[in-house]
Formats: sequence, C-alpha cells, structure tokens
Amino acid sequence: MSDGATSSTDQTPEYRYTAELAGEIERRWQAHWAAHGSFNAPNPVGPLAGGVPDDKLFVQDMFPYPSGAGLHVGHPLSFIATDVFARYNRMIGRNVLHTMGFDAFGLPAEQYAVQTGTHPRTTTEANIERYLSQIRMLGFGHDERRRIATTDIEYYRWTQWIFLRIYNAWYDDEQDRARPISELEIQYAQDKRRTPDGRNWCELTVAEQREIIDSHRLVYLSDAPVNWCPGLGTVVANEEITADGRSERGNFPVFRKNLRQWMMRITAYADRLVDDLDRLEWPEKVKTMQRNWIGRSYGANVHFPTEDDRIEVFTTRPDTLFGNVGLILAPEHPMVDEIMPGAWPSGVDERWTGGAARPAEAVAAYRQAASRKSELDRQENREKTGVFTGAYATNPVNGKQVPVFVADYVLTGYGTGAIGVSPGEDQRDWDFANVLGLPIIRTVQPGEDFDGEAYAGDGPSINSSQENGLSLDGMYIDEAKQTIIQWLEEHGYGEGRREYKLRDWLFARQRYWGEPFPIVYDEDGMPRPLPEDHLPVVLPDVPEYTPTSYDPNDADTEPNPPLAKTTDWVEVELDLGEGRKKYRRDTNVMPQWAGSCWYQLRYIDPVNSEVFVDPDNERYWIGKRPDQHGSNDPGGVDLYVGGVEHAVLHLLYSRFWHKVLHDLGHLSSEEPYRRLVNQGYIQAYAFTDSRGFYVPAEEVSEVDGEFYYNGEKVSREYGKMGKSLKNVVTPDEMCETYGADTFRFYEMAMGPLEVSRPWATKDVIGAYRFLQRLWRNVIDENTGELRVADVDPTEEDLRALHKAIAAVREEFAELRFNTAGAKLIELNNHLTKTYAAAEATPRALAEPLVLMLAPLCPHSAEELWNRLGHDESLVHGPFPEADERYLVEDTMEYPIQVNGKVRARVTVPTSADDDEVRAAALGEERIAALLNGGEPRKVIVVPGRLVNVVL
RNA sequence: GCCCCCGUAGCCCAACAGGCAGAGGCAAGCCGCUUAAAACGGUUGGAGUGCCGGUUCGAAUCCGGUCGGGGGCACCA
Repeated sequence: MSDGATSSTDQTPEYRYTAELAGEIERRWQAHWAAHGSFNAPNPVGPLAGGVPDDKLFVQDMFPYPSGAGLHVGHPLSFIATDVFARYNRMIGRNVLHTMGFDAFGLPAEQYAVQTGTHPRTTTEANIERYLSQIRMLGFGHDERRRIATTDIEYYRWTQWIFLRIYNAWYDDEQDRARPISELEIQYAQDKRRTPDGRNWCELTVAEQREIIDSHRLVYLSDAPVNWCPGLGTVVANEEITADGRSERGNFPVFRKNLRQWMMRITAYADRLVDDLDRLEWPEKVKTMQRNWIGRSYGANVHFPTEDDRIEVFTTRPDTLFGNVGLILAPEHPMVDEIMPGAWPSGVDERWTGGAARPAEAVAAYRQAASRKSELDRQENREKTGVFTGAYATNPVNGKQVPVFVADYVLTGYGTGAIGVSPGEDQRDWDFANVLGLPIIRTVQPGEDFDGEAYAGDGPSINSSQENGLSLDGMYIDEAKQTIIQWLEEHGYGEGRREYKLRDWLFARQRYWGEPFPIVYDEDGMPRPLPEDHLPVVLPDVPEYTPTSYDPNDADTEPNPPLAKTTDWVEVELDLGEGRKKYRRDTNVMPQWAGSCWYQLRYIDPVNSEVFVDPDNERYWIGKRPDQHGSNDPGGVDLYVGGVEHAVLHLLYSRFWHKVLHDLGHLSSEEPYRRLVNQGYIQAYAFTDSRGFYVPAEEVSEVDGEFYYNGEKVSREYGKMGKSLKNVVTPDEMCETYGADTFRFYEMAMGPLEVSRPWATKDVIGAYRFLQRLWRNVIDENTGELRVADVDPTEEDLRALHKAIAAVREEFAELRFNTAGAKLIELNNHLTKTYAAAEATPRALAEPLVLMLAPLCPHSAEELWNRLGHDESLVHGPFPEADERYLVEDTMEYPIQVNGKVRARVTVPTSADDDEVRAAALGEERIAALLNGGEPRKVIVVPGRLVNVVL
C-alpha cells in the first residue's frame, strides 16, 4: 500500500488534517456522542419514552453475525450508507431509530466449543466485543440502548414466547388469517366444526381431542421426510440446501429421511406472502426470487378413471388435455401397486417393460434404480426413463384409454404426484414420449417460424374438440384453460386448483447453540406447550457440545442432540394445571433464522419486560402510514439494507412471523420491511504466482499493465475479499492510515450503494485530499487558528452554495451518496479557488459546507462546527436550506442544434418565451448563415434546454 | 436450458423524465513550491457510450438483435 498519507514530515504544517489528527478528533467525538446519548431516539411510551415528533424514520441494517474473523472493508459498506442516511434525516429534524444488534446463535461458536471446550457464550460475547470495537471506530450513530443479541436470555425469552403464540394458533381459511387455537377448540366443543370421523367432540378422549387440535396448529410435529445431514449431525430446511443437494453450511451431503420433526405451517401464508410483495418497495429481483420460491401456479386437478378407481393429476395446462397420451405416477405413488395388473397386456411395446416379465417386476426394478440415484445424478442425467404399469386410465375429455407409467421425473411432493403427458406443449413430456414411443398431438398451433419440439408458447388451440360439443379449438391458452376447467367441474372430472412449490418450514435443529423449545412431553409422549410464566427456558450448560455428527455419507444415522445428554435438565417436574407431573423437555433448538425473524420489533422496545413490543411503540415506528405511502401501505421498517443473499430465507421467514403476529393482534403492521435495498459487494483483486499460489495483494505492484510480486510476474484475479485470497483490507488499517471520515467518504464515493465494485486502496487518497482541502478552508494549517470571517460572499459564491445545497439534499434523500460527495467536492473546490489565497473564507459559505459534510464525515464536521463557535453538536441539525433565488439564473445559454448536431450557442434572458428563444436562435450569425435567407423546415424549442433547427 | 441485471475516458463512476456526453475521484502530462524528490497546490488533455440495426427533429437513455460480465432458477407438471 502507498504509505504517503501518514508520512507527515517535518515540513507538514503543524495543524494540517492528518490521519493522526483525524484519529484524535474521531475518538473525542465518539466519546462525546456516547456520553451525551446523542443518538438515543425516544419512544412514545415505555422505558425509553420521551417527546416524539410525528416525523420519524426507522433505518435498519441486516442483522450481522459476529464472526470472530473480524471485518474487512466490504462489511461496513452498508452500515456506512445507513448511517449517512440516518444522520442526514436526523439533521433535518426527524426522530431516527438506528441501531445494530447481533444474530449471535449459530454453528461457528458451537463448533469452536466442540474443538476447544470454550462455552459458546464466551466465544460469542468476545466476538461481539471485537465486532463492536471495529464498528465503533467508524462513528456510527447507533442508539446504544437498543443493542440486542439473539443470545440474550431476555431476548430469546420473547423468541420462545412468539413460538408459543404461533404454536397456539391455527389458520382459519374462511377468514384467511391465523387465530388463537382456543377459538378452534370452542368451535369443536360447540360442534360448529365436524370432527374427522364425525363423532361429537365430547365423545372423544382427551388425547383424541388433543390430536385433532394439534393437527391444526401452525407449529406441528411431522413424520414427513426431512433433510438429514449426518455431517452436521442435524436436519436442515429446504432453503438451506444448495442446488446440488448439499448443505449450504459445510457443504455436506443431505439425505431424505423420515424423522419426527417440528414444522411451521408457512404454506398457510403462501398466497399472502406472494400477493403482499406487490405492496413492498423492494428490488424486483428479490420479489422475483420470493415468487419463484413460493412457486404458485394455477391449474386443475383432473380425474382419470381407471378400472376401479381414478388417478388424480395436477396440471397447469388443462387446455392441452386433448393432446394427452399417457399418465405418469411418481415411483413412490401409492396407487402404483393398486392399479398394476398381474401381467402385461397383449402386444405391449417392449420399450415400456424394461425387459421384465411382469409389471410388478418392472416397477420394482425401476423403483430400486430410482432410489439409488443421488440428487446429483438426477440433475446431471436428464435422460427420461420410465416403465409401464400395465394399466390404463381414461382421458375424461375424449374417453381415450391412455397408458399409465412410472417415471422418476415426477415428484411425490408436488401437486398430486401424478401428471398427464402432453408432449406437444411440454419439452419434458416430449422427451419422455420419444423415449417410450408415444404419439405426439399438438393442441396449440405454434407460429409459422417455430422449429422447436414442444411448443410452450401461446397460440390458438387445435385438435381439441369432441363429438358431444366440447371444443377449445381457436381459443388461446387463458380462455381454453378457463373453458376446460369449467367443463371438468361441471362433469365431475376435476376442479381448478392452485399449487405451490413452497413447503412447510422445518423448524428444529439437533444442535446446542440455539433457542430451546418451550415444549415438554407428557408421559404419553404428547407435546405440551409451556405456559408463559414458565419462560424463559434457559439453555443449560452441557458436558459436551458435540451433537454427534457422523460420517457425512452415512445416511443410516439418527440425530442425537447435545441437549438430550443433560438428563437433569431434560427431565422435569412441572405443574401445567394438572398438578405436579413428570415431563421430558424437547431437546431440539430453533434454527438460526428464528432470532432474526423479529429483531426489528425488539429494536423498537428493547428493554420492555412486559411485552415483546408495546403496541404504541410498534404503531409509531413501523405502523401503516397511508398518508405518506399510499392506502395499501403495509407498514414496516422505513429502510432495510442488506445483502441479496437473504432474499429467500431470512426475508421470507421474517415476513411469515410478522403476518402471524399481525393476525393474532400483536402488531398493526402487516410487513416487517417496507423498503428494502440490496447493497453491492466490495470485491478485490487477488494475485497468483506461476505456481498458482496466492501472493499478498498489498505487495503487488503494477508496471505497464503487468503485475509483479518480488520482481516476479503474477496474474490478476477478481473476487471476494478473504484470507485465502490474501487480499484483505481492513477498516482498521484505513482508519489508521487516513482516519474514519476519509474511509467513510471514500466508500460512499466509490459508486451507487446497489452496485458491486472493486476495492482500490490507491484511490482513497482522493477523499483524504478533499478533507484536507476543506479543513484548510476553515482552519489555518500553520497556526491552527480559524480562518473564517464574517464577510459577505459574492453572488457567484451564493449561486454555487445554493446549487450545492439543493443537490446535496436531494442526493442524501435518494441514497445517492456518491454524487452527494461529488457535489461537496465541487463546492469545496470553488471555495479553494476563490479564497485559498485570500485572508479568510466567508463564514456564510464555510458553515453550510461543514453541515452538509456531517452525514458523510461526522467527526471532522463536528470538530469544525465546534471550532466555528457552536457549542451544540450538529447531530440534530441544522441542515442548510436552498434559497430559490440563487437557483435561477437571469440569463441562460441555449445550444443550437442543426439537424441534431450542436452548431452554435446563444444567450437569452431566462424569462424569454419560446418565440423569443426561436428568434434569437435563428438570428445567431452562424445559423443565419446556414439558413442563407431560407426558412427552416422546423424549429424545436425545448424550454430551458436547447433549440433544434431542422433544415 | 430459462429468467433478471450491467457494459460511458487507462481505472472507479456522473449525465433528472430522449435534449450540449463529464459532476467528482484515481492515474497521466504540464506549472508552482523545493538544492532535489516526495507531499502539497494549480492546471491540461483524453471517450462519442461493447457491437449491428430501428424509432425520433434529436438516442448513453426507448425498441429488436448480437457479444461480453455478473446473478438467480434448474425435471415443480
């Protein structure tokens, strides 16, 4: 790294803004802000109550995980951005809530504990301290009273409380909202709701009643197949599995396995989670990812009668039913065995039998082969395969007998686990039909220039009519679908249906460092929620943290959570309203996402011991504000900034919890995050030598576009910043070399927040020079005295100033910190040019410049503001306001285009109307010459912009 | 394979809603300061917007195609 910045030599003026001075100022103002609670934002009610203006702003960074590795310069990018935005808004008088807590449960501390025996809490707390010391160095205006960590017992007590609220709720499809489970019990007790087997509620045993109630809960135990990851010793959620079927964390193989696990019924909210995306100010990219993940599709269930039953098929293209040439069941489909005849029909196609003598053998062999395929095989080998079951079903739309197959590209878990084969409009079906020699009937007319195989596009239906009058011919997809669904419903052959890719959320992990479940099991093994006054369920100390992980490839292993080993904690005697009895605690812990599902709510009311968040405080900070955000405003945090990697997991789970809590009456808002911005990443160059090893990037020098390390040529790569690439630059070293303000200014100047860009240490000097020049315009470098005087600025100065104010305000408000910084440099350059050689800088220019600098470089701004004679910190403003008078010019210069090319310029009074501008333009010497006395074909005057003359 | 985003000066980036391609920074050149250099201050050039075509009086901006980079999804019927 070039070390020019710190090397202040003897000749450096004594009072120059150097990194040393910056550091001193920064520490001093950080202490001042802390001592004065400068960033404390009052709440309407409760422990943090104070006078609150109606105008508020809640800014939030995505919950950081306090890793022990320390920060590099990429990490604080979004933190600086939110801080600048928060500071600007605070200065213009808003009540701004900005803080930062820690998502502190999770595997790294636990794995460290496994290796060293150090309690995860010890590691976690040390890491949080380390993290805090790094971010505090950067001068963020966080409300320190609102810092929380998910590992705080007082915090996870409420996480457990929310879990119980969700557990004790059910989804009422009629009202389309969650309701307390007690209301369901009343419905059953009053026989307003039928029991599954039709008996009266009072005829059921207590256990039977409980089983029915439990089956409705938003949290339930399921024996369904889950993703078992032996390498981690725990199960993981669908969302935590990568495309190639491995765990996101650790990259271990994941196996489908039937285990009894806690699930959360997020699918009940699928529609609202999709629909309400339209109410959010989020990047389209994230909305699209959520829509795809939820994967709602509209289609129909179609009944295909078989000899003595019927097969239900889900299709999104019921309009193609006339082109149906077969059915396929998933290998695990329960009806396979039912419909299989003992022998092949006569004349069966040999491609259908897999060479087996009888259907049962063919299917058994196929099933075995399918189960042996790993996820990876399935994806890499897309060759369609399948075998005939020997059975036929009837296509209801035309009465044709179609063969029923088994094929592994049909999944059990989606739709009905059975599909119809319409090769003309689906490429997968086309491929399958080709492999098995099925006919292909197009039912949608492709365009003339179409030369592909299956045609999935829109077009008029063809070959889609039957004798008794049903016809789709000529209809386009939408109409054809509607028509056929109506026909199916009228004739009892099926019904319209919505289907989702979204599955319920696997909510338990067999680990140690997480929130314990507030659930115990009674002697019959039935789960019992703990009453609220039994919270918190505190995570006990355990003799060992190892969750019993296994050979990552051994699918035949069982989870054995660390908590199960603490018998004195697991076995408890409690009074749950039936006298003291023995119970066994649940030994799972919640997934890491639990704590981050609701932290914005706790930021609002961090020390409230009565409720998780007071309704008045919730309404104030994240309540709906239709007057500002439109009648459909769902409420939520005003600005949420974080990485796009949380697009599905965290953001979907958090929205789900928020909606449940809203339904149950605990929250007025319907969404947690009204506006979301994804910051770009700071990436960096890395360099490898001839052997392919990484060399320290900071010691590489560039000569004529080639890169050298120790005189040896190296090659450049571009990627993430990290230890393994030996290209880490830390905020610590930037603060050391330039000061935090320079670092902040540079990070913001690099480009728009949303854009990823390469780190370039050599460019930081530009921000440093700017701050030095600005400093020099206010402070005499040689004496340290103020060099500001109460002299009147010129008209030109005022124009420059007010133009800058108007622009900077707008840029700050729109999160365009790069251009805001540029405008400040521009204004400062004007001051340097005009007053650097003069006696002093006019106060009327210096003060607004310092104030406008404050959001970006708060320490130097505070210091200069103070030296300018102000005793009050500028944290709460004032912020300069632009005077319209100086924004309008008396005259303006119009470029004159001839046929779109600029040929001349003319200056006219700003007040000139179009005709006057036109006259002036045509009268201009060179234009007049070009016209040569003739009339132009057309003259376009764009007021305030230009004149275009068409010859 | 499908979908989305981005290509402006040697580099990072500006250009409001189609209207003079340049605000700002880095690097480069020159000048000043200096015995000299660094640092500092001043100052100067430099792209016609990846490419092809279209719409328009006028396109970096809108449309179609194409190339390059990044990201998401990937048998979801």
